Formats: sequence, structure tokens, C-alpha cells
Amino acid sequence: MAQKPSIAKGTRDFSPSEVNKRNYIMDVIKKHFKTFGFQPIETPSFENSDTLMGKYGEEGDRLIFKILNSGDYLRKVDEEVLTKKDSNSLTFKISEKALRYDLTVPFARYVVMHQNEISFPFKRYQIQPVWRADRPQKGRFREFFQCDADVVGSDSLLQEIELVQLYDAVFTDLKLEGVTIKLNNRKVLAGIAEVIGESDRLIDFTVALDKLDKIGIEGVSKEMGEKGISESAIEKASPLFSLKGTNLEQLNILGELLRESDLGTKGVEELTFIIEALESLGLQSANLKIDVTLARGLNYYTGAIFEVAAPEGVSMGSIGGGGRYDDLTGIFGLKDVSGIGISFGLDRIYLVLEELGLFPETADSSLQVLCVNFGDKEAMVSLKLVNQLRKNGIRADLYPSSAKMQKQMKYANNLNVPYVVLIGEKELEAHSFVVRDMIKGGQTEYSFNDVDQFLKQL
RNA sequence: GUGGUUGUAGCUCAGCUGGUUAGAGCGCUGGAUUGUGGUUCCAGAGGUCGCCGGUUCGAACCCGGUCUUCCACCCCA
Repeated sequence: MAQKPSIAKGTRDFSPSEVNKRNYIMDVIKKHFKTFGFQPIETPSFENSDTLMGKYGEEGDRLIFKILNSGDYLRKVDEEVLTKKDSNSLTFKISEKALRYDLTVPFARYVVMHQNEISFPFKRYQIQPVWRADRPQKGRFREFFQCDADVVGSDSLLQEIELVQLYDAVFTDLKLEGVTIKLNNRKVLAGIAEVIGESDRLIDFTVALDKLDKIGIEGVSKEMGEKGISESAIEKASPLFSLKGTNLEQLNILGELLRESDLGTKGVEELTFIIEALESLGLQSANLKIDVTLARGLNYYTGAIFEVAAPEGVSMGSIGGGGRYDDLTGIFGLKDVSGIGISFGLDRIYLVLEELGLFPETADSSLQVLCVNFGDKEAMVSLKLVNQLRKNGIRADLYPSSAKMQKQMKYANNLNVPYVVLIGEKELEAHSFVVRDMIKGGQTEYSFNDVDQFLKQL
């Protein structure tokens, strides 16, 4: 009996139009990755579990897709482990591989394994799918693409500046104007925790602080209290909750607040350097905003933290994120290699561009020229033209049968083909072809000797 | 992982307190139009009402389970 097919939760099929539009975004991102000097690598879809496990926190471990061992995987497991029914300890016995959860950890592994072939600083980009066993929501999938650019082997703050410019370049090129690049620094967060005497609860503190724009000052205070942060500490931190003014004004206030913390002061200095440099260099269309409440992201960030928010009015989580991690490769045995990277959330950028109608017409058309088929003789001549166009890199095709004109035109229309070529009896005799502009509606007749003129128009 | 929500034609959705043959718009196919798409007119095709089970004389509608969608939490691109 035939059963209705379906696809797994949080996954999607992509139709031609969607793939075209996704490629458009990817091509733009890739173009700028290259112009900024990044080189491509790829890593396997799945890694050994111990490469991934424990790198993303407890929550992350739960969201990693584990791959069952091959063969009779239960046979090797001790009776004791089986009877205890403890999933955590059993997992390691029956699963030794897992799907990649992000591109950063596999990259760190790559750097350590290939350290002798790599010239540092190493700038790499990587565009591949990642998998998370999360509950899907809008803009949140279990399989999605990340587009990462990372630099390892340089602790220069120029990298931070460059990566902000890279964000700006990509989003400007995509015509997605008005994105906000939020900037923070882990050292500032650690400094605050130090100054208020809650260094031990840095993570709890930052996770709560991160929710400020969502649950408000009261909500944040309440959550901090619940996590065991003292009232006086919350009180001390409260100026943070309502920081106002320009980026540099905010940094001044922060500098005052963190005067007694060396680490915090260092963080403020770093941010100030970055902000001043970028203000003097200028950004094309993105807004740059200091946001001390920005604490998202993985536990391994040690310096700068980035997050990109869609333009105002678009309800979408962050469309990009990143940061500096001073010792990511350390966990794989390579010490003192500083790295920094950013990621573009392809799938979310797609949804935002779609919502704002920002895809160019051409992004969704895979054919540039379609020849109408009027019959065998005409088709042969059309094919000659098609071949000539194809040799010039034009995406051209001939309708395969001499169906009704209406049907062929409709086909061209549905495929968003901008130019339809007509070679019928008349044109055959005149040794010419008629080009119909499907967007403007007009028609032009060319002699077969003037194909170049038509090519120029494309 | 917790709580909630959604599913009816290819798409967007109607469908009354459970009642006989489940509808609309768009799209699709054919025709008006044997060399012209996106506008018009006419006709037609297309549905195991997500799936499995239960209650009932009778279920798209009520109940249970399951899958999926979206939302909140958690976390995050």
C-alpha cells in the first residue's frame, strides 16, 4: 500500500525558485568573503562525537543529533548500563558519531589537524548545512545553512573591524539596509560581574541580562535574584539596564563603572578602539550599536561578541552572529591561537529578503532566453541560435515541441524568462529572429547576422 | 526537554448545536483565439477532510494517541 511520503520535522524541500534565490544570497556572501581574502574549506557532515560533545554547554549536547553505531550496537553494552536506563551514559556506548552542530568547532578541529600546512593568520570561509535537534519555529530549523568567515592566528583588533565591514558589505550588497550590528565584549561582561562581586555567576548573570529588551528591568532583576545573585549586586549593575547616548558616551559610562576591574577596562578599551576606527572608516548601510546586554552565543567567546538584527519592523531572530574566542583550539591541544569569526544565517536572511520583497527579478529566473518552437524546420534554426547563445554563456533553451504558441508563452512566463525568441515561417525566409521582451512587452527583430547586437542587450 | 496551537483541492481559506452528494477564490487543463504570456469570458479536472483508533444509527466536526505547523519557555542562525 502506498503511504503518503513526508519529510522530517524542521527540514524542507527547496523548489527551483527557492534554490535560485538561496544561491543569489550565497553568491553575494561568497563574493565578499573572497574579496576580504578568505579561503574556502569544507568539513564532513558528521564528526566523532567527542569532537562535538561538551563544546556547546549542556543545552548544546542535548541538541546534537547523534548517529547510531552500525551493526548490533547493543551487544557490546554492559548489562549494567542497559538496566540503569541512563540515557547519558548509554549514548556514548551506542553512538560514536554526530552531525555537525555549527561550523566553528569543526573548523577548530581542522586547524589543529592541519596546523603544519596552514599559513597563519588563516582566513577561511565555509558554507555548509548544520543540524540541531531543536524544536522548530519560524526561522528556526533542524537543518539550516551557516555561512562562516573566521580568522585564526591573529589577535589584532583590526580583525574585529574588518568583520564588521564584511557584514556591512554583504548586507549592503543584498540591499538589506538598516540592519543593526550589535557589539559587545565578553571582557566587559566579566568585568561587570567582577565589580558587582558575582564573578562565579557570570553565565547566569549574562543570560539574564540578555533578556532585557524582552522581559524588562524588573524581569531581569527577578531572574537574577532567582539565580542567586545578591540584591546589592543587582543594584550595582542597574545603571547598565538603562544605558543611553551614543556609543562612545555609553562606553564612557561603562569605563567609569569598570574602573576597578582590569579585565573590564580592557574590554572597554577594545570596544572604544573598534568603534572609533569604524566611525572614522564609515559603514555603508548598517548601524553599529554597543549593546552591553548582548550575551548570546557560545560559552567560548572571550572578547568581541557580534549579533546582527534585521531592520526594524521585521520579526526575526538574529540573522548573524559571531565573536572572538582566544583559545578555541586549546581544547584540541593547540594553545595560544586566537580566533574570531562571524556567521551569516542564510535561511533567516532568505525569509527577511522575502518578507521585504528584496530579491531582484533576475534572482528567480534560471532561463534568460526561450525559443518558441514552430515546427521541425524552425526548431533546427532556433537550435543554431540557442547553441550560439549558450556558447556565449547565456542560459538559453528551445521549447521541445511545437505546442500552441499560447502554451509556450505561458511556459516562458511561469519560468520568469525575460526574453522569448520567435523564429517562424516569416523569420525563416527573412533570415531573422524576433525577440520579445517579456517584462516591457515590446518586440525587436534582428537579422541572423546581428546576433552580437542581441547579445549586447543581455 | 516543558506548556499551548495548527492541519479540509496544487496554494489561501469557508464548512452552523455531529445529519444525506464537503465549498469558494487563485492556480491547473481545454475552448473563445491555427503567430503572442501576464487582463477578459466559457467549460472541465482535482479531496482516503494529516494519520491510527474510539464514541455514535451517523464524524471534517466529539474523545484518545501519533505526526506536522506555528507560538511561549529553554536555547539559538
